[in-house]
Amino acid sequence: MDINLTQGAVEDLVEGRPVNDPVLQLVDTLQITKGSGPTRYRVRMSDGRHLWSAFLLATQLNHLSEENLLVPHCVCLLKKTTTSTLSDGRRVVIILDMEILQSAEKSGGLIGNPTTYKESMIFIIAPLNNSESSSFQQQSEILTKIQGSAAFVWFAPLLWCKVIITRVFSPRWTIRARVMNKSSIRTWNNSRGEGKLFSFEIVDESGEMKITAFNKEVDKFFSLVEQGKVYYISKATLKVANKQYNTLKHDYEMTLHAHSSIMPCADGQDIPAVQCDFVPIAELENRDKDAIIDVIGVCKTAEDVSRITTKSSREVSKRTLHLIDTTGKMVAATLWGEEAEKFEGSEQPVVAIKGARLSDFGGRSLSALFSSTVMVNPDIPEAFRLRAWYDQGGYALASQSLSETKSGGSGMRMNWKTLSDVKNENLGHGEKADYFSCVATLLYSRKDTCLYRACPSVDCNKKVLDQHNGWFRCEKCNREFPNFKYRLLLSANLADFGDNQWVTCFQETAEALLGHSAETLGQLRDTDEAAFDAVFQKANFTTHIFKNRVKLETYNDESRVKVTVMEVQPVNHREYSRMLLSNIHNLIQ
DNA sequence: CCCCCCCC
Repeated sequence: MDINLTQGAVEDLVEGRPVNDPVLQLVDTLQITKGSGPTRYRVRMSDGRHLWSAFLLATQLNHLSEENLLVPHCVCLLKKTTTSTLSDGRRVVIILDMEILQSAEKSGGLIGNPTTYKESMIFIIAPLNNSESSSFQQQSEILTKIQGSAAFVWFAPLLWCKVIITRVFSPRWTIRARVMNKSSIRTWNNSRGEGKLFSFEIVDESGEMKITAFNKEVDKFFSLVEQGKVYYISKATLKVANKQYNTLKHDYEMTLHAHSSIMPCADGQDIPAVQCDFVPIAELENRDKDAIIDVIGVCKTAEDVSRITTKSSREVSKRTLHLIDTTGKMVAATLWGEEAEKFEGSEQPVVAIKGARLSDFGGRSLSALFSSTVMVNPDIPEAFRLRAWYDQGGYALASQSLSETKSGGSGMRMNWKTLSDVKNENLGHGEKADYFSCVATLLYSRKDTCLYRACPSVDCNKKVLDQHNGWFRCEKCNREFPNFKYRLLLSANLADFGDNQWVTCFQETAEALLGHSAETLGQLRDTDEAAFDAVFQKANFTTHIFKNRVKLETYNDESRVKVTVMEVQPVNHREYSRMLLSNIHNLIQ
């Protein structure tokens, strides 16, 4: 008797479609012993076209196997079956009733040339959002065939993953998302062991998520994952995000493992680019310290890259940018490591930083974190608007920085010199003035000539002539005034350990040095000479940081170097150490 | 399984 296998029955059974009395050939049997439960038998069946290994014998049919009736290549009629999905997503066809139609001897070996059936895979392409409200039904209706395979694409929010995994069935979920940023490879070595890792953050239309790869997965995926590109990502392990280290808004994060898959996605144009919520620079003043914010601005200036040593003795490169936006405010933003080294700011690019941390250093400043994304001239409308604003006049704006620029907002850098250096190096003899800083002690200042009567007009400090009739004449304003204001022009002798130098202090620097306003000093001189003297006595032998301008001036055919104090600052440890180091450096050169 | 996010 010739028996025909029911071709196509394997596919129908696996997919759960009804099949009428399918006839299949048994390929082999496997006994599954699991725990204390009853013995189960798994059988492989063929319909002549396809093989399928996950047929499970219902326990009431165990006797067939135990009576050695399930001999490979016998032909069976499956009278009753049911298809179910295991918790891990695999399908099994449970045989509830069957009979053997033909013995193995009679069938004469394996019929046909069957291949293993590849079950249709349900991919849940899982958006990252948390909106459980959008209906499961509605989304699952969006079934798209992935090219070439019988796989379905099933869209569902990622948050469902945990629900699906635990309650419904384990989906073969796949995320389609864009890589926002990728860390470099980092190694660790601690009490729990050592290894390497990298992490990256992905975004889709619904949200963001962090993914970490360790060791072998680093080797496997590091070069594949590129910032800005879109990938299908599946079979990663979901775990609750550690909010302490994960600044993304998602409650979960993922870890890649041996079976995880990352496939580039060619048509990811619909996946949004990195989502940013830019905070205007002026608005940073009102934000809390340590806030994680997105910022965009024109990089008006970029400091040079420098190397610093952290508290934990690691060396790292840093570079501070000064970003300005249409609010007219500027903020310092520091980049680290490779990002700092590679940054090119000479063309004043638009720089966007996603996920920078706001610090209160120097007022307000920003620092890029490992998790920050720094984008130079990003292809986004905000960047084009800023570019246009800056090029059409923004560049000329006298911007006000939220960040104190300690070493030279006015272009004054700490150029440490000793007073003898100033002379030996002929500072100020060039075409342009030189600037230097020194730590020096005030030895003496000329109190008798330090005050003068100046024109009371707001922006005129010209010395007035006493008309001796109660009026004072300003030649510059060509006017007479019934009053005047006191101004300071103090000649002072500064000394350090090697030399001394006469310098000139105008109004503000003299006030800082003497500790009183010009007005007060004028009143004191006119009313209380002893108190006036005391001010100078008290100022003598005080030590400060002086920032100075030095220039050769010619007066009546006589040239001499004139040193003008631009700024007087209290000595602090840090600056003092720097001065010493700098001077030592100069000495050994 | 990491968990460092820096410096002034």
